Amino acid sequence: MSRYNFRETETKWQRVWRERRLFEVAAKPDTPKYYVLEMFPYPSGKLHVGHVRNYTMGDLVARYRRAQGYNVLHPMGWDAFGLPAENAAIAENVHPAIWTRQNIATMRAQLQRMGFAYDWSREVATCEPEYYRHEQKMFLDFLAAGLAYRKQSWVNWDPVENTVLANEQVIDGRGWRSGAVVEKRLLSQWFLRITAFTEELLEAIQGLDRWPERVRLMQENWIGRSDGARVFFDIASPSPATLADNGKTAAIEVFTTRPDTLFGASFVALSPNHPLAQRLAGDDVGLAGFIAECNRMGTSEAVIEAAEKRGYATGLAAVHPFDANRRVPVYVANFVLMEYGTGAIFGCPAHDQRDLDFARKYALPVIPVVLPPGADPADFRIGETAYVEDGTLFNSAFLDGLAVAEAKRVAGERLEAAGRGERTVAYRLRDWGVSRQRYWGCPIPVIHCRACGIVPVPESDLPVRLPEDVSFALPGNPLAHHPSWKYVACPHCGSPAERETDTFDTFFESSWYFLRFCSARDERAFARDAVDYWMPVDQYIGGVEHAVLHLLYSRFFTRALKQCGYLDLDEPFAGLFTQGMVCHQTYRSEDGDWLFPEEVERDPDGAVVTPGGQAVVVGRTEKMSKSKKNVVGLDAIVETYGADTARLYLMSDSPPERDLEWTDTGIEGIWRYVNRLWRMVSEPAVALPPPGTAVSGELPAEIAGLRHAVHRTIAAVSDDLDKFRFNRAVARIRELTNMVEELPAPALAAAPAAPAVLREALETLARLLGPMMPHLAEEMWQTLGGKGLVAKQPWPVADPDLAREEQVTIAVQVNGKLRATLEFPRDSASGSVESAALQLPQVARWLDGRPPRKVIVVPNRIVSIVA
RNA sequence: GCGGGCGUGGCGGAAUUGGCAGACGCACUGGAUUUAGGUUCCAGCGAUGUGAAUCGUGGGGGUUCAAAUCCCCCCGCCCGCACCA
Repeated sequence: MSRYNFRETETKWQRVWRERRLFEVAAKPDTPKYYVLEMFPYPSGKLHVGHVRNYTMGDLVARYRRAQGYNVLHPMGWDAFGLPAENAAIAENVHPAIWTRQNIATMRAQLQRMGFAYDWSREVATCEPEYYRHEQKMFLDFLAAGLAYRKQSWVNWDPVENTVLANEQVIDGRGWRSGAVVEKRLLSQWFLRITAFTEELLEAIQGLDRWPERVRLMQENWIGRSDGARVFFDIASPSPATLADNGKTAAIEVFTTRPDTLFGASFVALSPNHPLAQRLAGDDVGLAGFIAECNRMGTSEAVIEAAEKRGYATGLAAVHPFDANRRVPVYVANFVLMEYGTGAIFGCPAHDQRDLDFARKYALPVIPVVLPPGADPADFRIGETAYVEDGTLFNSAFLDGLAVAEAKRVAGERLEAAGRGERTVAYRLRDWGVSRQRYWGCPIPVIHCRACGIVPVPESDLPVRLPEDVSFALPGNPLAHHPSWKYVACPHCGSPAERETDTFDTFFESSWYFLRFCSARDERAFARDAVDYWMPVDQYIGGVEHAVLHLLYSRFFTRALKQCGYLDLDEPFAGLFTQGMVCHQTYRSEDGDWLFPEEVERDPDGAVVTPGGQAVVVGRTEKMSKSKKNVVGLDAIVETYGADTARLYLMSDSPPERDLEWTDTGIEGIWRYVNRLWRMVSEPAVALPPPGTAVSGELPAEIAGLRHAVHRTIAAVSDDLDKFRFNRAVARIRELTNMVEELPAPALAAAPAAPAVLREALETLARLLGPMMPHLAEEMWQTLGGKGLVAKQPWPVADPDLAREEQVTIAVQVNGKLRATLEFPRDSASGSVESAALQLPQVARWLDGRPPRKVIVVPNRIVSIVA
């Protein structure tokens, strides 16, 4: 019995595809296009099977759409800037560029061994000047358009590493690598004005109907629209410190979503970083100390959770906007964020839990203004819980008797009429800070001149190349102490000046790479006609961890580029699919050290042990990660079972959006299946007629049944692939495989037309398997004597007459319980089905001789009898 | 706290969207082939019951001729956001 030789076969077909440049594509304006893209990888080292699942999905879609006649763009590249390269440089004394390029070479070879249908002529690596030069130009255009700007902002500063940390890199208030307590620092940083598109980005989510609902919600929450009002509180007793820049006494401007509760106001609170608070601190040492303390407080969840609501009474009083005789005290409070709303709030303790806690602590009045339904206004009291539900306004002058929603509207109108405020909208979304004090990133193309200020690098001087002769001996950014690169003449005045040593956030590169792929070798960032033809991406595939940042930045970037005249497109990704992860059992030694799956084995009793016989603690199944060592290397799997077996396994069993557990028995099951398929084709049960032989003449029932099954499978698999139900598609193909195998030899031998049906079934299997196991499919196709490559065959189309089942099984229920089934020709008259059902002995038994009270016949499905 | 998702055999999952629950696969059990292991082949595989049958999709209730699917209440797990005014 022959075994399928995947080693020879897979290299052979990969060579054929490459030599024929099968997957290199060009824009063909008359052919419908389909752009399939998997989120490009960070070249971190070697691929493991977990990485490969989404590339397999993308490849399946690409090959399937190709077979359907689309002109398919399916590119691959490298998101090559980033921190791990610098860490490796420090730890292993390798230059980040060398480390990165070596990893790219390794991973490219691994992808090629998987037989993915990429157009490698379009490969890009974002760390190369040929790529990043274009984003430097984009940045200059954004700057000119006012979409990029510089401002002071508070950052997390690691005093040991001398660098800024992203929020995700701060763990429990400490730097993730150094362990040093993180400080807040005010630094000048570059920002992209994503908030110029806030409402547009929010509204356009409605149109992203081929995105997962979950991701759309996450983006909506991230943008975080709140409808409310701005309200002005005049300062009752102005002092020099309360004068605004224009010399007038400024009102305190607060944002609220509950203007209806204004009559319940008992204090106003400012953020510690509010300009007024800062000015007041100039005359008040106590306040200055309080503010400094607030800024020292960490930003981690745990710290915030535990932090007490604290305030500092400024001594100022604010005038109630609806009642000039009413005054409320002004506090500076540690829980008021400068970044949200106006950096100031009014507190209504009766109807907001946090305000209530604050009021109790500082003995401020609690005035209920919303009465719960059915409550008595005379004795409604607020205890330790604020009342936040709907109700009827009271204690509120002109708002009395109104419901909350109505009162919000009326209060807003009154504020506007009185010039005391206006209805407005606040968003959670903030501008995107893109400066990183890092070496391995794209240099920000500006120069700081003492005389001229910030000077953009002239376009003719682009790219600003990242120098490779740097030293990592000192902490911090090597660019900042590079001897020559940093010092340049000002492009304006020629006097000595310094380059910006910050580099871009690496999300900058991934915000437009999908455009570069459209014309990856163009002198410009991209050719306009190529983008017009290929964009938007029809199917984007990647992890849900990018649901907000990368996907939102890309949506913003596309709009910013449109505003700068680069293209005419709003949404880059028409379809999005977020795949589940590949998980694997974790193992630890008795000492608690993680063990690789290769380091454990099963002893004769089935217990898990090390090769040395020591006991192993079997942990839970978790996402594959290097740190837990529960990774299954791709090379070992491909070496043992071949690329096709790995690919099919990754598509079987679990639905693609859910996590998949990698098991050794699972992959072995697929390997057995691969061999069964190969045997069916290389040693067919009967001699096959030549390709193209028509099926004619009478067929025995089993053979006719197979023929129907072939067409039903084509229809079902096509539908499943359209809907990303890959696990179901695999199950259908395996069902058909089982049918072919179970064909009785006598039936095959009896009918002259039977071998032609068998051929049709085997050819169909090869074609349906093409997108999943492309090498085996080619080998099957060639062995069957098919012409050309299966990768060039059109997708099979089901014959609707043959796909239709001509005989149906109808269930017969009595009082809701299944009692029998009936075989009937499809679409038989309901009357005849009903009478047949009623005559069944299994039915008569339950009727007890009485006529049924009711009979429901659902054509081709069921007869339901009520006794 | 707010928002979302999920819960089906020993396991991964399927169920034409209200119409035969458990497709397909993994594991397991028995048998055949084999010197043996592996492979391959045949049979079995939700629970109780000798059987007829009964029960069964996290738990409880409801709608319906018919519910894994729809409605209400509860339990558990997972994910996102969170001092957001």
